[in-house]
Amino acid sequence: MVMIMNNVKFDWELDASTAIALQKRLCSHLILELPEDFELKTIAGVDVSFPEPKTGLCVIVVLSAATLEVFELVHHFMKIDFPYISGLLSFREGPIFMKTHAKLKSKPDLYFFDGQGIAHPRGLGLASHMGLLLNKPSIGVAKSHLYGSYEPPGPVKGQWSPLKDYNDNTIGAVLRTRTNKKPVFISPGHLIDVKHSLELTLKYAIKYRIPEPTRLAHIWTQKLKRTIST
DNA sequence: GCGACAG
DNA sequence: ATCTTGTCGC
Repeated sequence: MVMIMNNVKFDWELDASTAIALQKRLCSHLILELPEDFELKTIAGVDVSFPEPKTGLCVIVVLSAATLEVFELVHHFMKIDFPYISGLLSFREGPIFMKTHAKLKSKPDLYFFDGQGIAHPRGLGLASHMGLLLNKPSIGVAKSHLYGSYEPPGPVKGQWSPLKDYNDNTIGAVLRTRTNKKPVFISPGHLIDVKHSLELTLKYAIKYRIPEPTRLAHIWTQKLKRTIST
């Protein structure tokens, strides 16, 4: 395990086919259930923006799970060469996330990512990949569909329908976080199951479509970006 | 060959 | 993700 983890961290310079091979190997290490000693005290929200085509800006916000008070907020700018390729998002946003994460003093109990978890062509979306590297529970909340079949959920907040792979296995859910608004596609990243991913996403999608942790990270990502360009 | 395709 | 103001609808 440790060997694999280390290799990954120093193997970001990959071409597409090598990256795909890596995803296929890593997905077998995912654990889809909460740790026995899981306690939710703080939650992290992650988001990445691009002030310039090859310059990324990552923000990680840590909130109190009980009060949503912001405990910590860190950001990091970095040159990014890996292009956006559907299915390989973690190779584009993963490096900057890990660099940003190194600036974090606290240790969040759960991470919310902007993208898929296991609802991915090779079962290893951004949330799953990062969860594995951190060895922490993570949830993927994507704004649009990438992989899996589903029926549209009801129009009321809280209604959802299962996201299934081609073998009819449930890999996530399409959840309505706001009545009459487009649903979000959630799936477990690592160290969590579909049911809890669903409950926690709904619990933290207080007033908006996107859950608070990720939403706040996104707001700051846009705000800090202006600080530079203007 | 055709359509789909996280951010 | 990003380029971009006002505007129609819940």
